[in-house]
Amino acid sequence: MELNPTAYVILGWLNLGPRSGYEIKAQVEDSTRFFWAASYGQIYPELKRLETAGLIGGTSSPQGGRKRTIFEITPDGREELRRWLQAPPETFELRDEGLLKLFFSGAVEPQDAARTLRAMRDQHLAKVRQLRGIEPKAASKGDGYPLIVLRFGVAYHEWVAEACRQMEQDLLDEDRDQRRSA
Amino acid sequence: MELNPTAYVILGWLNLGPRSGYEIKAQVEDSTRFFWAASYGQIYPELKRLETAGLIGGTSSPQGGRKRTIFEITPDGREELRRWLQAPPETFELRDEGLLKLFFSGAVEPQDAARTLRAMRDQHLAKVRQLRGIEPKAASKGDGYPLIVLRFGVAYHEWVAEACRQMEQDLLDEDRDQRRSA
DNA sequence: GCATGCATGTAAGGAGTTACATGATTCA
DNA sequence: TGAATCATGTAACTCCTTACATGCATGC
Repeated sequence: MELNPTAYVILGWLNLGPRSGYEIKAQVEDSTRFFWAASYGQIYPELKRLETAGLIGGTSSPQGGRKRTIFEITPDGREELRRWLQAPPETFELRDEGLLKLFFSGAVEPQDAARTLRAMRDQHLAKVRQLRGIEPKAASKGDGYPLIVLRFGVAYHEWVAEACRQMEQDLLDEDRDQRRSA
Repeated sequence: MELNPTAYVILGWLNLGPRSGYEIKAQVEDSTRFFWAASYGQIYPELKRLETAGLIGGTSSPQGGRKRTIFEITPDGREELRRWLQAPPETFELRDEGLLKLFFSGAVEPQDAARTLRAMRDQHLAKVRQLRGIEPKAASKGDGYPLIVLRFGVAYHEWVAEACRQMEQDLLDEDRDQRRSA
């Protein structure tokens, strides 16, 4: 990665068609954000940098008296995007406070660990519902790669939720057995 | 979270027994790091802050002429750890450059997307091997929660690796069909 | 004698979030 | 008229990584 990561998110979205910064943010929120987030504080400054670098171009197109800038990708930008897409991915980071708590749960009661697992499961099931909610639109558009990734997302969160359920049950079973033998 | 996230990693490890900053880092590297990383740049300053706050205590215990500080958790520290463990987890962040590339792969050839998936799969299988490598030691120690989390880690990366394999195959099958009908 | 590991630390900077400020438009 | 949404932006901050510096100990 030569450009910063947010730059590629922007190039990727603009390659699908011209958009404003606001629209990029909104679309990130209900799609790529489940595996790659981006905030206004990154997007707006990065749009300026990419324009200066000639990888995107902005056109003022106000809606009524409300000013707005629509950006589109340039040939150079498209080339840079393709170059990045063809290089092997590097970053894979997971930051899961629930797993961290579970790891250290020897310091608390089994019921506390079970509650952590239940909360984790609820989070993942909520994600499943959210992703399922946007699937029909993506499917009807025949959305190619975004649809593949979306379906992966659903399966992923379902799998993790089920693993949490299983761990919780094992935990409670074991705890019950230990109480019985005591 | 009132303390910073790294603080809880430190409290958690010290609750398992006294350790130096160096040992904490080493142990994070081959266990919690798969879902929660921590670097020297966070650990050493945080150890000082926690000591000032009275949540841990440091004792100088040089090995030969090599100076070293062993930290242990205090009753206040243990209480803070338990309080945190009993609160529901919040942070769950995934940052997966491979999925990001896959999402935007409409801009490149199917072979490029397949290569991305193969690289992702290789990464996850490497993780499986790494985690499997430390499992025997954890299992023989009867390591409780750390072992549960470790086994989850193995299953998790195996599942993701298999999902990548499946997506790659679907992709190549579809591409072959399209070439045939063209 | 040299590489590796133990051990502690910091400086610089990148990456990212949050909160705020501003102002127009739309719709109930 | 007021809330929600469209739209852009920045300042302050946290979090985290990387790279470097230092120096002792151990084993080849």
